[in-house]
Amino acid sequence: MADVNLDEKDFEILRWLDREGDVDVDELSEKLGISPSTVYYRMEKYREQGIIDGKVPQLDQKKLGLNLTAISEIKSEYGPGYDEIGERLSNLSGVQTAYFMLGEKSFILIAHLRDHDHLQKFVDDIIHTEGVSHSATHIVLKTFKDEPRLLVNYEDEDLEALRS
Amino acid sequence: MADVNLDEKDFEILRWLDREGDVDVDELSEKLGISPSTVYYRMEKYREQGIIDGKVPQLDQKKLGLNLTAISEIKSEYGPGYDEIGERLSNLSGVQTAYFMLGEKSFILIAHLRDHDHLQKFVDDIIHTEGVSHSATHIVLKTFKDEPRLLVNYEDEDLEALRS
DNA sequence: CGCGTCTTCGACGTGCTCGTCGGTGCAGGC
DNA sequence: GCCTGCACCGACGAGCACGTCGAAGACGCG
Repeated sequence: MADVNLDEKDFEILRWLDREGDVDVDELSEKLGISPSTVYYRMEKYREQGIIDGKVPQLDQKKLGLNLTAISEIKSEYGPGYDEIGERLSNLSGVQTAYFMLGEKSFILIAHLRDHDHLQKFVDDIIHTEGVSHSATHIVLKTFKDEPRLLVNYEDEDLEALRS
Repeated sequence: MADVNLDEKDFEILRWLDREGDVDVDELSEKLGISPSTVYYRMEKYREQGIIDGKVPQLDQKKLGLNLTAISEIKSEYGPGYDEIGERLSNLSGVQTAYFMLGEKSFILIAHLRDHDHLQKFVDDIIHTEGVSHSATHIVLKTFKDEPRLLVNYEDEDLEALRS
């Protein structure tokens, strides 16, 4: 459940996979100087342990017409039932990410939308969600970075610290 | 550059790919009742047009030891040079997403971190970034949703509206 | 030392996927 | 009416990536 023991070799493999999702076992084996069957053996474990859960094709938001990114900060009525509200918000059409923030009793949503009409519908959806008492939605003017790959974002130093 | 003309069939293919990244051409062909070569033909176009840009293996943050998610709101000094500051912030170790917000002259960063030590280093990095005048970093208490796949987040109605 | 488990290795075959190709039909332009 | 381009189809073959297996090395533990 928590974390798993991963040595240097594991991280080498995972970094390659992360960076270039399309590498196959033989290629990896060659790059790292490890036998293909060993690479296979390790990758099998990652899957079993749930460290890797399938592959996701990267779709281009803008080319699909989702030109607008919105961030909403949402406050809910005081009391229990956060989980339910969180679930409801998560299920709103267009929501990609839903966080519950420490200390502020508020949710953060990230959504990708088509245009202003879509945005209006989205805000309506939020307002009409049961338990929501206040919301503020902000528009992203420029996306400097939106990196679906995980490990490429870290300096070597930080990655080394992840080994156990 | 902008969006592309995608018909219903295109969206069927893309939704399948998005939902189950591991389907192959033959499988898709069978599910949709289209010839394999046609599926291939269309998918080739998606790649050419950049609608699909490779596949990314899904790594589990928590199992890798990245248990902490932080959201930072950052204000910069008044004046030009936003692009540079945005770039600098994007390159900080651990940052996965960096947005520049409309109207508020501020940046939003999303980062995945190991622990409080790592968080401290992260905040330090932000503070020491040239051009940053103010920052507030919030901790995510619970992640309700963090869906790397794009299209699964939308109701049918909204997807239909994307067709042109 | 001796046992068991984990890890690595190289070899192997085979099933399957990819990508190509030739041909067809449709639509639009001139 | 013809030509061109686009979308689609079905068949085909070559390559190869996957996954298995048996054996051997490394390691920990009693």
